Amino acid sequence: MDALTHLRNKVNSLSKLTDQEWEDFSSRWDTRVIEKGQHIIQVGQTEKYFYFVHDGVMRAYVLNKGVDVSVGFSYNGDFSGAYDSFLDQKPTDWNIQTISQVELLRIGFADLMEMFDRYKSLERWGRIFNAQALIGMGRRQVEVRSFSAEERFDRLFNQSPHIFQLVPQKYLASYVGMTPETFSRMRRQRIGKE
Amino acid sequence: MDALTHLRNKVNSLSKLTDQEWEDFSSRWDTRVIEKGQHIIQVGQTEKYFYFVHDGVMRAYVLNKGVDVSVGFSYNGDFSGAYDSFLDQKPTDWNIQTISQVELLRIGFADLMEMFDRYKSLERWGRIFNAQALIGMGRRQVEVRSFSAEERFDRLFNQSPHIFQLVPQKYLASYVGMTPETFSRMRRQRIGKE
DNA sequence: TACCTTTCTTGATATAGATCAATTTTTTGT
DNA sequence: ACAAAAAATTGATCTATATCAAGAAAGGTA
Repeated sequence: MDALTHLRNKVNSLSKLTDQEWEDFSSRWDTRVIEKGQHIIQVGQTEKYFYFVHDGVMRAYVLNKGVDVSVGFSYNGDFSGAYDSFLDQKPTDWNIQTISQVELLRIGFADLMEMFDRYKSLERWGRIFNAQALIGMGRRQVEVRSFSAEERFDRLFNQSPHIFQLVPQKYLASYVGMTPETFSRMRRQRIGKE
Repeated sequence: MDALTHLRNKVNSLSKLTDQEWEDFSSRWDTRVIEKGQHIIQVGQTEKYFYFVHDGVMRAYVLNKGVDVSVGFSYNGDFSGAYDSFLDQKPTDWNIQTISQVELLRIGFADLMEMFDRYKSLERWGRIFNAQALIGMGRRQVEVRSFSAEERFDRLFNQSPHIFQLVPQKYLASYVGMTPETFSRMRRQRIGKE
């Protein structure tokens, strides 16, 4: 499946676009291939694009007093970008980095706003997309707050085993809120030496 | 200021409604006064309403293995409700409880959906409201993850001193992620005996 | 293939914050 | 205003996880 079809499926799952709307909307997106380890945005920059991850993995993180905290990952079929910066077009507090080679689609701020102005179906897509992201973020907040490190490890391990293949352990450790050492020890207890 | 004017100001700050739109929209909201300590929704129920807090304070929390985790508070001018349940009309994982007597406006699910269908301006309001909530939630996630208990206490203390008057300490403790005992000790260090 | 860099592992030790327990203070209901 | 209940305080411990340190494994590069 090509990237635009992939995108169309994702958008359509939340709000139906007519062929005409889709034609206009889809023409605004560009393809970008980014090598592993590159940043698509860093703290202080203003997010000019909204991204769709067609293939590969990216990581969002913040730096706090030099400590790197992984906040989330995006894979196939996820949208990404520094939302805190995009909506108000002011500098971001986030970094987003590729963890593998990544194939992205991206749309510029002005284009997307024009699409929202022009098509109610897209305004709706935006509303529902944001609502779902919000709900997911709420779940994650509960996750981080109400489980022990061990429980968080197990939940990651049971719910997203594939992620162990895709993302370096130190980032997963930070994501679930523990040190790489603790993560490694817990991993060993479950999997042993393999 | 009456509750509906309060609501109109809040909605207008994100998306302008015409007088006609407002007339239709505002007619769908009901006023409710709820006594302190009541729940407006509890785990397992399906959220039928979207709320606007005109006056008073509410607390959202989850119960995890019997442990009560405060996830957020809503005050004057905030919207509230179990979002995880409302959008998809399925049972919620959250509880929302009044912490003081509260004056609310509420709109039913079908009415709100009809408003989204009918008015693009409201669809836009929904999109931007959700986006802002999402950004706020992201900030909060970083907060909980990258600061020590002491730093979290200080940030709450410096950024929202008013909350100490409004919300019982044990809920604040849970909100910033520590026990009431730890919270009390930190409070003493800053304020002393008063 | 060998070299260099980064990531992961493992052990020893330290510590922030939790837990347990016993008042004291504040709030609530009558 | 008083009794009962709930919340907050304080002290004494305990423990899950962090930190520190050093070696092993994995990955990239020439």
